[in-house]
Amino acid sequence: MAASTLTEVARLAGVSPATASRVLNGSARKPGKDITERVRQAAESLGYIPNAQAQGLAKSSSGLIGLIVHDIADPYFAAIARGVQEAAREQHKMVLLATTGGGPTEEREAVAAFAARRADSIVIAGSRSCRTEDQDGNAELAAELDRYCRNGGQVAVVGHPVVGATVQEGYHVVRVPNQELARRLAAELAAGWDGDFVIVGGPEGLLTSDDRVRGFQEGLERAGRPQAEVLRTAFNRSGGYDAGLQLAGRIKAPGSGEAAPKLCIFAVNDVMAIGTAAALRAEGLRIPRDAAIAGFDDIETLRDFRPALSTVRLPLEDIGRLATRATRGRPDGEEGEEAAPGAVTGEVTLRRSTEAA
Amino acid sequence: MAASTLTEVARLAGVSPATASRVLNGSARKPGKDITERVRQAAESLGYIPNAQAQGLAKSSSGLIGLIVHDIADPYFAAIARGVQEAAREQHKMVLLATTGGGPTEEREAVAAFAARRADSIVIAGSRSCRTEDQDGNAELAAELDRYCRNGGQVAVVGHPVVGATVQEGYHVVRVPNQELARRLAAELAAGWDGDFVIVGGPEGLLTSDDRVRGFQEGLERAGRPQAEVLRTAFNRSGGYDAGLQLAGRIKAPGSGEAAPKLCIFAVNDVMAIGTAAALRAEGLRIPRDAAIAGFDDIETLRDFRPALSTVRLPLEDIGRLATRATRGRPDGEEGEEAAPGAVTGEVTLRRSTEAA
DNA sequence: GCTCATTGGGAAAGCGCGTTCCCATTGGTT
DNA sequence: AACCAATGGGAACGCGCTTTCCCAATGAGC
Repeated sequence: MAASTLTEVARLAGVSPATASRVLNGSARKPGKDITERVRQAAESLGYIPNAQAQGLAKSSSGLIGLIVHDIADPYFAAIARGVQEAAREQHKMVLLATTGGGPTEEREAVAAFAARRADSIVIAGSRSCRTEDQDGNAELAAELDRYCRNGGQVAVVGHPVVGATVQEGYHVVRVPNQELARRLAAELAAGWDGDFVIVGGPEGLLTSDDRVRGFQEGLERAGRPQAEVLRTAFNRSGGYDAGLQLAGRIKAPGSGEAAPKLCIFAVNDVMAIGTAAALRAEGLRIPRDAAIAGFDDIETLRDFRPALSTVRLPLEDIGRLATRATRGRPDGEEGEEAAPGAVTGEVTLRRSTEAA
Repeated sequence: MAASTLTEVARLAGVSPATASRVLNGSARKPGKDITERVRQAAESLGYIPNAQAQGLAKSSSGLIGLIVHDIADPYFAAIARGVQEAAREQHKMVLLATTGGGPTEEREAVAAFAARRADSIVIAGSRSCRTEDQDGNAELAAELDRYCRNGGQVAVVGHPVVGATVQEGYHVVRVPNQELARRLAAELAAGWDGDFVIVGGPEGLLTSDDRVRGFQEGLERAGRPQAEVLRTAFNRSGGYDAGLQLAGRIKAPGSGEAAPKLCIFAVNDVMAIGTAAALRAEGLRIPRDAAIAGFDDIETLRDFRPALSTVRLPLEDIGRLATRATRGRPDGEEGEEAAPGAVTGEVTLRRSTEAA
């Protein structure tokens, strides 16, 4: 990777490197018209491409935004990534991608790697965990982030603050009203469904999942309904599938003497909901005839799924964008107080999958 | 972004920067045991993180892999990205992401940006285009890539070579047998379907789309079937939807005197197929009763779609991995001739959506 | 006991660029 | 005509690190 350098350009144009730099890479001082032209031509003819590493070194700022996701192939993260990417383009920066599988240890490594590259800011998407087994990892992640921020880095986290983080200088959180939205979803579902509710949740300690579970239960309570049973499983399609199999068994072979239960299943995200639905179908059950089902996120690719999935629409792309912008400081020139990052809102979207028979 | 530097660590440990460097960042020379330990401790206590920019500058290699996709939120690209990401991790490199929307101009810019960052290699996913309107853009893209390669960069392209590229030093192509697979798909479909075939293709000139169309026609021909009509539309869901509407009209209101045609629709990718299916359904038609439909790619998220979509399974993640590895030179130690990158193969997968009534 | 290879550490020269400081021209004042 | 401010260009340093080169100290070999 040895391209032509600024010095070479300068020599060819018969000027000093300083002048060439002023011409080619925006500086306060503008050299004379003729010189400018000469340098431009020299650069052109040599195919000069400025070395961003050297530039970064010299002005200590890299033009890089680090993005941390669990899995880029998961449509949830892919959607957020699109938003981040877009915002990055606005800022004339590039996105550095790290996928971690969700473990705080890998996340810590990713943050360190970003810090090493002197990324200007870091966006962390993906549910925080407060499971005890992640405790140490979280602490180290928090420490790493603190250090990064103290060194002037900007961090934005989607959803929840990193457990244990203490710095707030340059530390932003894009809050997602998971709990409230789940509550509203429960309320609307309760209005049109008189059977029981079951929740298919992620592992306990996954904050996003927990919020949605809690909100849903609150919604049921306010609607005067009994609390729903909570099945804990993996936070992905296959987790949903497993839960679906279990539920299908229960629906097809109810306890002796009971009638088949009329179940409305709330899976805490769309991908799990699809998995659950697939399992029910594989067991010969139909939706919503034999069981209703709802998800959360309103993943774009899944909107053509039939029966159309009731869910909560989350503006994932906006979320990515907001998070990225939050790291920018105030929006363009304005000075305002930490420029409220435009609260994220969602929308309960009832569709066919929860229509009463 | 000012963290502690190697010099500071060295001073604290009471050694020279050279020694500190040797200790902390792998070097051929290993300093003595006690010194090593002293430096380690100093680094630890200062929370030293090496400046990758400076390292890159000094050894002119950045540890960066550039990935170019049309749209990271498209599950096709997201799957490839996952593979790239994995392979990057193997190589202890980070992935720099650029989304271009598919235009050669944006792709050229992305390549230039990667070159500026001195990315060690670049992976380009996404269909090449040979439309006349893209001609100039392609030429410039090719020129940019040539330059990048001449400077020692490694490039891997998924699918087709960039139109007009001339260098082959460090220029790799992961070929995808789109044509052959489409041919096989047509053959298998023809065996079980006696109605007409229609192809919903992308804009003419999109190489991937063209290959699949051509292959499918070949397959029909070899099966003794007449060529299929080709509908040109956008290479995404909404393009598929539009085509679906059009076809629905034709199925519901056949020309006077004709019977409703028995159509088998081949959409050149899964996302388009889903769009087409959605349109048919919106028009009150059922699949496969009123029309059969098949796609291409076998996108993971779409596998739970009902009726299950007939398609061609493409190992997208592997493709990303292979492309990334191809840029690495020979696999680990081995010297072999350009180490054949393990040909990509796919698999025709017939499912419910094309079952004869 | 002396020489010679070897080891282990430091000094210094870059890597490519931005930027500060300094110097040589100008053009305009009184 | 002499002087000063303004303008435009260059020399040189620093960003943080790697790496070559050099030197001192050690051990082996005769």
